[in-house]
Order: sequence, then structure tokens, then C-alpha cells
Amino acid sequence: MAGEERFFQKLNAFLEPSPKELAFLTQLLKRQRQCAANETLLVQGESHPASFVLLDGWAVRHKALASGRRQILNVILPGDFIGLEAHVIAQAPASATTLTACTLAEFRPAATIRMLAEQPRLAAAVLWATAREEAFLGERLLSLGRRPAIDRVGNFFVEIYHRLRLVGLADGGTFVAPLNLDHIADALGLSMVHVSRTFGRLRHAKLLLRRGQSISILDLPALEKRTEFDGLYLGRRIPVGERYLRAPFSADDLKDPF
Amino acid sequence: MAGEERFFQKLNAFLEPSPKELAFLTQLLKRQRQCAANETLLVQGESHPASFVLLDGWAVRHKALASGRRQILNVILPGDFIGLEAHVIAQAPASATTLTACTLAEFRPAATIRMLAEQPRLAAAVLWATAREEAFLGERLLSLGRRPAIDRVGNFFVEIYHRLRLVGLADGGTFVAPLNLDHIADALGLSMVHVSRTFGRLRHAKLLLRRGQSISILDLPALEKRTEFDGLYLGRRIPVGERYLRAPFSADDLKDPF
DNA sequence: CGTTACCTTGATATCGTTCAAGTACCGTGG
DNA sequence: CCACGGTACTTGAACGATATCAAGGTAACG
Repeated sequence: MAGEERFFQKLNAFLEPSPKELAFLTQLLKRQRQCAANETLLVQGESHPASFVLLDGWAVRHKALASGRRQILNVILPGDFIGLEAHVIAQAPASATTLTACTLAEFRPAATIRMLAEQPRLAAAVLWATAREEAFLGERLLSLGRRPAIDRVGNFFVEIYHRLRLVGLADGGTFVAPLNLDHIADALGLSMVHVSRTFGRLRHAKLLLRRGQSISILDLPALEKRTEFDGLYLGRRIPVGERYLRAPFSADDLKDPF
Repeated sequence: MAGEERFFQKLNAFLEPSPKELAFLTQLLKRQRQCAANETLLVQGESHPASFVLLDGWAVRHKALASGRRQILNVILPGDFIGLEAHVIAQAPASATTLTACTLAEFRPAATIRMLAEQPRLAAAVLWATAREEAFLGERLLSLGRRPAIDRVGNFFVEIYHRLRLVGLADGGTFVAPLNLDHIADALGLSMVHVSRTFGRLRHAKLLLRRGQSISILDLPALEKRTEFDGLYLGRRIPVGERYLRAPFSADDLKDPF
């Protein structure tokens, strides 16, 4: 139950569902399933039979090379979709694996098709979620290409902090991140050893502290400034209580939209 | 005209438009505009008033840091959307700039809203295009994080080659890429100097040859294998003449989709 | 024919990797 | 209660891939 709230909480930053939409989404979340840590949900290149909403727990999407080297593309947090592209792409472009025990809602690609056909505002919401994810990837790409290790690590955890806060899982700068150094290294294109040293430097600079799985952002403004964190894509600019999309689509928009 | 063909050629890998859909898309492409090389279409963080279809020419999406360092997120080729997320996101997550003189079709965000409301199969096509782009970003992320310079460059041009081929702009392994070393460096997270040396090594290995803006892939199979290129997301697995989506949505899919 | 954009090459510097050894902690079985 | 082994992390030393700095080359263009 708590997991579903997370999903709606995130969605709510974009749109307030109508009763009909709510009913549809409730159906979408009906088939729930628990799974353990380190379970494989999707394998890169293999068929892509289902999509998920992550309701509780952490997961990652990742790609591997034949050499065994691995890149984590993004972290999946409660409220996020996993493999939403199933209905338009036959093979999964990346693998997905749980990091912790998770609660997942599973639905067939046909559900997405039906949503497109019958729930245009939810289709817009899906596009929003997708655009958000693409913005994460773009920001990460900037990190890997052009930021030094210390900024990569800093920016990464600032992003996660804000994402967790949006779904009520972090506040006051401290949160639990079930990532070990290997995960962080694979997410940031670094070696585990160097990530370890980098945490040392962040601690020394009184910016960020990691103790086990507990991350404390010691100086959020300084860290955001240093790493040029731009939370634009997080919807932070939308005033509380307002949403980007209003119900229903306005007649003006539809008259001569081109 | 030729430019529009490119758009339909790409779309056709996913779906064959019905007459009604064709009419809608024709409307979408109606407001065309020429623009010069090095023109700015979108600025990261600023408002996002329009979306485009690139009909002719090359462009890039990129993000910059205060230090002046820059990351090119992806290359935009004829047939691709630019800033399709305008209707769901207020600020552009990245800048977009033309590399050559371009022909663009421009449309307002409301057109996307209308498409979602009235053309569900086109909405699916948009999701497909978006998923494809996300797959590009994921592959690039893998490159920047875990591939050595020579594989980054190789994989990059193999991807571009296949994308150009899909819209009829490359064949036989040779094509024109209006990218200078700085662009390539910024796309791959390398320095210009190192990219230059890397082309030397690729030439020496008889894999790839760059002469001015002309790129010749000398040994495509070898390069694909070496760089572990997986064209899954390019739709190559879809048999010619077949498409992923059939018209219309099947009744079976809609009956009990969850 | 000088200027500019683009590229190449060499020398040196640096950030991050790899290898290797060691520590801390935790759960398990004796 | 302790020995044991495993996982996760840390630290040092050497190495390597790529960056930076600097100089020079070529071709296009006014």
C-alpha cells in the first residue's frame, strides 16, 4: 500500500488523476509481486515481455560488455517505471536487477497500448516520466564525459537525494542508499578504489559523508553549486499544489495546435 | 520534400500510417523553416516553446558546464524529433544547435497534446522514437563509462552509419559527417588531441578512415564485433515489410491488458 | 599572401586504474 | 566465547590512458 502511494506521489507532481484515470492506474498496479535482492527483471537483448512499476525497494538498469565491465545506466527508485518501452521495442535495451527486496507491480505491454488509446492524459504522464529519465541520462552523460570524479559522486547523490525526497524517502540531507562501492563505481564510470578515495575527499571537504549505506549530505547548497546540479527535470519549478497539466486538455489547445 | 520522406522512412520502421494519421502528420510538418549552421534551437534551462522535426541537415543536443566544458548528448539526424518533451517539461533539459544548414518543421507543444488525445497509434510511435533515443543515450553512457577511446570512436560511427542508412543517407560504409574533431571529442568525453590520435590508430588497424568530413568504415563486421555494437534499438530485427505495430490496435490486446 | 579554421605531432603532466596487502565487520559453526 | 571465512572497504605503490601544453602544418578563403 505504501508503495502505491509513492507512485501517486510522484505522478502528482505532473497531474492529478481523475476518478477514471485513478481506476485505470489502480488496475495497472493490481498484479503485485515481491522479489528478493539481486533478482534479474530484464536481460539486455532478450525479449521484453512485461513492464513494471517499482513500488518499494531499489533497482538498477545496466549494460555489460563481454569483458565483464559494466555500466549502470540509472538507479530505479520507488514510483518509477521499469521497461515501459516493452510495447514498442522487442528486445530489452538494458538489463534490470533489484538491489534490495522489492515490491513490483507487473503489467503487460498491452496495458500501455490501452492507456494510449483510452487515457490521453496518462499517456502525457508517461511521456513526462520518460522525458525525466532521459534528462537523468543526459546529466549522467555530462558527468561521465566532463566532470572529475569528485563532482560525479557529489552530483549523483544530490540527484538521488532529490528524487527520494519527492517520494517521501529522504529529508534533512540523510538517506539510506543500498549501493556498495562497486555499484557506485559502475554507475559513475570509475574504479571502486577511486570511489573509495573520492568519498574520503568529500568527507574531508565536509560535503558528503558515507557510513555503510547511510549517506549524509553535509552541505547541500555547496554541493549543488560545486557540481552544478540543475534540478529542472525534477519538476521543482512547479509550485506546490499546482501541476503542469490541468484537467482536461483545454479546448484552446486543441483548436489549432500546429 | 525529400526531408519529409526521411521522416516517413524512419517512422515506417515502426508503423504504416493510416490516411487519417498521414493527414495529421502532414499538418505537423507544414510549418517549415530553413536555418543556418551553428544556429541555436533550444537553450538548456530556458523555456521550451516549440518542438521540431529535423527534415534535413545535422544538429546536436548538448549540455555545458560553467567551466566551458561541454558534452554532446546525441547527434540529431534527418527524421528525428527535437525537443518533443516541450509539452510536459517547462525548461529544456539540454541545448540544441544545428551543425549544418537545416530544414526544420516546427510545431507547438499543443500539437503533441492533440496527437495524444486523437491519434493513439502515433502516440505509440512517439514513445517508440523516445525509447530509441534513450537506447542511444544508454549505449553512449556505456561507452563513456567503460570503453577505451578507440572503441568509443568506432562504436559512435557504426551507430551513425546505421542510423543514416535507415533514412537513406549512407550506404556501402561511407558517409559525410559534418563533425570536426572538437564535436567528436565533446560527444565521446575525450580531448580533441586524443581523438586525432585515435583516428590514426583506427586507420592503421584498417577499421575506419576519416578524410575531412568523409567517414569510411573499412571493415564494418570487424568494427561491430570489436565495439560490441548491438543494433537492437534500431529496429533491425523487424523483417522488411513488417512493422512492429499493426493497424489498428487489436481487440484482443484491449480486452484484458493488465 | 596573410589569416583563420582545422588538424597533427611531440613532450610532459595528471587523473584514475590496477595490483596487492591489510583492516573492519559480521554471521556461522564449534 | 572464539575461530573462521566472507564481504566490504581502505591504503600504498606502480602504472597507464588520456589530458594539457606547445609548436607546426595544411588548406581554404578573402
